[in-house]
Amino acid sequence: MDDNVVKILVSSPIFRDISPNQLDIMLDCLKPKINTYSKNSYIAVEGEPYTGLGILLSGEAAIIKESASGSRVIMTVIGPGDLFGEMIAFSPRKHWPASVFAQSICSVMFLPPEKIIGECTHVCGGYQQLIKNMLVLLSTKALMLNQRVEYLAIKGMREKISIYLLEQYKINQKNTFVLPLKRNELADYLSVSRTALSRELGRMRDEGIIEFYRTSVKINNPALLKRGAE
Amino acid sequence: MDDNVVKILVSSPIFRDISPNQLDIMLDCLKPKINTYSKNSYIAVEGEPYTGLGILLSGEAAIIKESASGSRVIMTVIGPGDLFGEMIAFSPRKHWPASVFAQSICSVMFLPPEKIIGECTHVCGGYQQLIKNMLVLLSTKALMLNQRVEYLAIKGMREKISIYLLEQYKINQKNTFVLPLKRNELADYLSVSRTALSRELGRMRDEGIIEFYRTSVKINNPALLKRGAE
DNA sequence: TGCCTTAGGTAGCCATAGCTACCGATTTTT
DNA sequence: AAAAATCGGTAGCTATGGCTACCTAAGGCA
Repeated sequence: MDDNVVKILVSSPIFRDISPNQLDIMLDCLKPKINTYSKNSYIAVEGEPYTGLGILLSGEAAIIKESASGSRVIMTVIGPGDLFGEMIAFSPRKHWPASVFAQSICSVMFLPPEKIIGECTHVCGGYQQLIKNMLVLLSTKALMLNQRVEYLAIKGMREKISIYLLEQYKINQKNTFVLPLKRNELADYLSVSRTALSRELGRMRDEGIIEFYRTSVKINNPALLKRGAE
Repeated sequence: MDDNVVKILVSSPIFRDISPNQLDIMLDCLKPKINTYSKNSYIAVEGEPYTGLGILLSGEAAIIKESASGSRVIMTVIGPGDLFGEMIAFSPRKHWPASVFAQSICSVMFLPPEKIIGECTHVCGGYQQLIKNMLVLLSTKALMLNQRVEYLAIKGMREKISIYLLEQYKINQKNTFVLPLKRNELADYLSVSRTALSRELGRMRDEGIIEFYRTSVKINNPALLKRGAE
């Protein structure tokens, strides 16, 4: 196996805490397929049969949802070491729920999911770690989605913003901090329009609750902010 | 171990396809704690340290989110054999993200997550199945959440309804079918008000796209419905 | 049988938030 | 350094959808 590939793999969350030696032995068992895709080609197509847990080895790819009318929405952009198709790997579903599109030349490794919990398990030392990694990966994904659902289910703009800012406030433990998202991205995340988001932020500033400039925010009055979160 | 408890456990998704014999051996390894809770008491409190993967053995409990101001939202109601805290079990987070509240006398079994992937693994035959079950459980959960996010991210009422109905249409493969959710539940799921949902359904009926009575729906014009989904 | 609860449809009012348009500031490209 | 693209704030208009209120149909129960 190519040294460069091994380097990417050990840095990937799915092989976290697995040594290069162990990895080598495991790859012998797992017998993964590696394919390369030219720029602007499909790595996986929504609705078609699932081809296995994907690990992007090189290049950049986009996970996209295409509506019936042909409009495309980019869900995420992934880079070397990132996974895709983790959610389907162990579910009863056997078709891609979204498409994966190569935005540059990509090389991709596919792991057959049944191998991960398969017969080889007793001999390879790293397999237990691999399963643990998968469990951590899926748990984290589910938690992230769960939190997103919570944000999206909130009705008012003021509430969404307040809860989001309180969350960030809690994480940073300071009154002044930098948001991890730009306005556009934040609007997407909360599923509101950027202009309406800006407008409400402006109102909150006028009311003296917060101050901000671009992505940096200062919470002037946490109590008022909590009030705004209902 | 109580026969009744064993009966519940083998019917639980986490012990799916594990024989009562195997289960017995595994429980010896897992050393689960079983607690009982009186009606209207907390099984777990949001923000407090995680106490392990919960399996409800008897009674009925509600997963609730309480806002700072004290208002409570019921997320799910669970019954015997159902799990809670699956998402946190293998994640880095170590606190309950929601509260679990006993709505009747409840008896609950807690499994320490580290045991599931722990040292005992090589001797118990059922452990591999247990892990597989956990992976399936988490994948399915993540997929469900993912789909929910997709619905919630949709802006228009018409679009939400159209896409939801098209999904059901695809599942049922017939023009006439029964929705799995009552109006109220559907409104909650899509995070819209029941009245606005009814209003738009009425409009769609007036336009001849659909017919409905309570939870049964007939798609008159799939093409128009697809148009409505944008 | 009659009462009560739940489910669901309809209507009117109006606040919220989406959209378009525009502009200034900042960053990136050439 | 100029040009182009991105980022973000503001304003006005308007459609959408939330809310209250009310009413009818259907199911549950004594």
